[in-house]
Amino acid sequence: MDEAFPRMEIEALGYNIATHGQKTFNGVAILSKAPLEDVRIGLPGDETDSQARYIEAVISHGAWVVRVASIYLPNGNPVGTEKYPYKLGWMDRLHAHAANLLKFEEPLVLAGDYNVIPAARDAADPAAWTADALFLPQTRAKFQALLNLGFTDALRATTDAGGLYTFWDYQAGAWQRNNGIRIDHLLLSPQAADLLCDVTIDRDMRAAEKPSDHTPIRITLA
DNA sequence: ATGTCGCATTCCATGCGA
Repeated sequence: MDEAFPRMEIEALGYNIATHGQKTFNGVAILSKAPLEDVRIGLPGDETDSQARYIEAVISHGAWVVRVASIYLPNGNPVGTEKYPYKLGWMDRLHAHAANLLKFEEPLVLAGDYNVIPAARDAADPAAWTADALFLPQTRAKFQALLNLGFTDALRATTDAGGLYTFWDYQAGAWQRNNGIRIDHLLLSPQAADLLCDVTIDRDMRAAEKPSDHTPIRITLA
């Protein structure tokens, strides 16, 4: 919840903060050492959607300006319930909003947990995911449609290699077996892609004590 | 082998979402 976010502690480290959280599940935030402007909360396109899954802000640092969105795309499982159409509808809304943001023709990063495995090489065991909401053809098609607007998948701008994952399930020793999937993505507008210097996946954090099941993926723009 | 984890409620046990 926004009220429970450790705002003062993190501000004391020099960050500006924008959060959009809610009780129990869902929540996104942007932390920036440069000032945040034009903070927008919630994904447009459905006034009845109350889930806290989208936040964006403009980050300005001298002559540099980048618009950053933090997304938590719905998981969509189990397929066959209302959860999957909610995911697909959310992806349609993200597509429409992203198309509008591209009109600014400025550096733009759409970052977060997409809950999408883009291709077979992005899973250690793709056969295990064929009927899953993260990998169904319709899911992948909507992710590809987003890219087709003109975005660059930052990691794929730097390598064609498989075996690069950002999530390992807690169950069945997935981490120890390196049974992972790549579902956390940074999508770059053309103006952001032109600034891309480096992409790093922080595997060390998944090996730490009491880790998240996700691990960070980081880009450098300059 | 739905095998783990965090959270909230029905509150020390269970259901849910991931």
